[in-house]
Amino acid sequence: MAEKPKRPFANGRTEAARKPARTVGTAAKQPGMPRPGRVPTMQDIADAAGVSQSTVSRVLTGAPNAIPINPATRERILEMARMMRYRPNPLARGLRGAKTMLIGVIVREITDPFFAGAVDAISIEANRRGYNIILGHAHSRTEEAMALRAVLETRHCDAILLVGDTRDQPRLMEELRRTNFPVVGLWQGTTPMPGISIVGVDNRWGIDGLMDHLLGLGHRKIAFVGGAFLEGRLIGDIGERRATFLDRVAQDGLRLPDGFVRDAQNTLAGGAGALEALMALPDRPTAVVASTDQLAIGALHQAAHMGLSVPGDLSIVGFDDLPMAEYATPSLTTVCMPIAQMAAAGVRAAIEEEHDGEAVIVQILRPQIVIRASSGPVPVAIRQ
Amino acid sequence: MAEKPKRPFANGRTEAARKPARTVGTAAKQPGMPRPGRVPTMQDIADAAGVSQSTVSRVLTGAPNAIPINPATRERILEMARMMRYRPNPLARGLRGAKTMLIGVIVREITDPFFAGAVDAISIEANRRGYNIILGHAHSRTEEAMALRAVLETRHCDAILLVGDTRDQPRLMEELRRTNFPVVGLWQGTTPMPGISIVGVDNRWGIDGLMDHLLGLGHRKIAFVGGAFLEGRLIGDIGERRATFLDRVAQDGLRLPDGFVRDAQNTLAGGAGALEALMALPDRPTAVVASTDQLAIGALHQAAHMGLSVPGDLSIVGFDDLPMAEYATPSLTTVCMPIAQMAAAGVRAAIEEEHDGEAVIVQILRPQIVIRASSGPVPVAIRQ
DNA sequence: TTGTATGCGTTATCAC
DNA sequence: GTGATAACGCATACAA
Repeated sequence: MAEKPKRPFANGRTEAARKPARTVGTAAKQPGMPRPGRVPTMQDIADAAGVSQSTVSRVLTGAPNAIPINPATRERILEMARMMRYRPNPLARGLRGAKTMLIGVIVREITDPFFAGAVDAISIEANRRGYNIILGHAHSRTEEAMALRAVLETRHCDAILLVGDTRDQPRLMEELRRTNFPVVGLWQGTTPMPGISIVGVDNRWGIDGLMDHLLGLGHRKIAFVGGAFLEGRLIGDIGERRATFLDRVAQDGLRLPDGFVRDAQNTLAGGAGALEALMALPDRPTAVVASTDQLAIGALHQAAHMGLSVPGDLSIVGFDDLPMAEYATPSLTTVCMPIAQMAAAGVRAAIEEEHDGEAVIVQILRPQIVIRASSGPVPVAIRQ
Repeated sequence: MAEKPKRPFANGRTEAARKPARTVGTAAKQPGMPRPGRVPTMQDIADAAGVSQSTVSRVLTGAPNAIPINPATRERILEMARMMRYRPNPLARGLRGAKTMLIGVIVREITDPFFAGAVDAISIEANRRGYNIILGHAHSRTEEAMALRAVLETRHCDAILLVGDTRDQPRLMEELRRTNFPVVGLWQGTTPMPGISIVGVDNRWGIDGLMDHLLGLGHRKIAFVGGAFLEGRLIGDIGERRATFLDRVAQDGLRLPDGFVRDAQNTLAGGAGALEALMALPDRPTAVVASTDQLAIGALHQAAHMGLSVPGDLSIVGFDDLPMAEYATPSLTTVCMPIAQMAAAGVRAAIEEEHDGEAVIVQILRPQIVIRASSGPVPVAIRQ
């Protein structure tokens, strides 16, 4: 640990400050040489401006009007701070108990383009409010330990945002619950969890819209793709989408042959594989509802690969409205997620939640159906 | 700021610790009640174990063998720490001058799926080494100020990684240069910058491979898409790809009609627009080299939209090998970026760079051509 | 082998 | 209005 060249002037500085030191004249006004190679501190500014460090603090923290300060000194201090390129040290601030202006974001899978977009939106919103983001990874289950570490080492942030279904990681959730700062879950489904606020999308509404659309086109043989099972239970958004699909099937009296509901990893490959399996069924569906755009686009690719025409032979719809949904071939009918609004709501909840009153908030936002080219009327030949 | 219930026992605790205090007997051994509602500190453990805070520190930091400690006390302390679920406070650690185990990552555009993947890889590698990641945003030029802030408030991290071409943001680069911790640029092109290490991909090699491939298929009318100009200069990876393309055109004596080299925003829409423009040319190209997969996939979509067969009428190739490249229709011939290796190299550079010796490293890694279905022989009808 | 004392950069509470 | 000064949680040089 013999780094950081010992700076024996630390003490010297303090003593110098004690006596009036170099008068506030020329010498002091010359900045440029705070302390060699190190970021300037409030003390440096104080020395340079010929005031005490606490005065500097008051000025720089922009203490809400309550504390009156001589406009002259204030100006001098601000000027010095500017010249010396002073930046507050968030560590010290945090240690002192003040806010860190840091929000921890734990993403389940940032390679999932949807979540990447979500992080982007969150980052924008956080920045807008003067916060920065610290990104933790949940990855797959096996790396749970790492995510955990990320969380804990991250605990010097003002709040935590969970992006995606992280509930399958019990240790993580447990640790999170016992922290005492705000935790907000985004895209975790809409069922409340003890101790954490929720901002979710109305999956039921989205799937209902998709089903209405397909039924309106005459489809009766509709399959569903998607659903990562964890611990034998469906979780989060995808689980809700699947449940809604099943409800509709029952409610509208549709037939649901074996194999019409398929699990799949939420990847392009997962979607492709699922479609292949569906097409191998004796009784093929005429439409496929994929629980995410990734799955839908993978399915689209597989359909092309098998020489199937979409929507001629088969309609495929997704959920999320990724940027690439519009540029798929054919362009994808899907459900547009209100990402920006949800991100904003999440960040707001994280920041504002006083968390003294366990005031957990649950917000459900409505997505919107986007009809494009991948869905069409049921093929006449098949309409039996 | 009337949060954090005043804790008047702060002083009390200190004084209690001064005197031998509660004997190490039963009372002290009973943990569970460190300080109400607050995370336990080393002092708490010290009190509970009946030792001094510094001893606790020595044990818990796992002080490298150099400091011998009574196995009995060590055990007792570890036990206490475990029971009280002690976690070191990274803020205090950082403030003290130790490492933060935080790496700042500044991404130009995290919605760019390539960079999302890059962040993922970086995050994995950093975690593997016990570091966490703090994510800053460069966004577009107009939000430069925010990026700046992110950087500076971020400055309590051990190193900074730049992902993507951020050189068009002069203020950012300027600020970065004057920091005194390691800065490593990833995917910033391969030309060294003063004060920052570089880990880049061999763009020249990639484009050369693509050109060899297309020329081998008989193409002679090849167009190029991509190149965000900044300040009138091409920058970073895309600039290098374009330069290489132009070199090859000259070197191989290809004709390059007006309009064969197109600027485009690096988005799907940009690629689509560029292809549309290319196809409106009197003299159409038979092959298009897109400088990124996003552009290529956008172009693919536009081709389908215009009823063009790929690769029947037109070959399209990209660069990056995004996950979706394989699932495009048709699957995309492209250049596979060694993301994991580059991320690893970047993180390593960031962590290891002692930065005392201005030891700036430049590493260039080789990508690999991946031939898929979007490139084929030049159409006979056109081969004139 | 262990304890004491001190500093890291801020904020907040008192005095003057 | 402004200046001392005490924490915040941890690491470490120096004593004992």
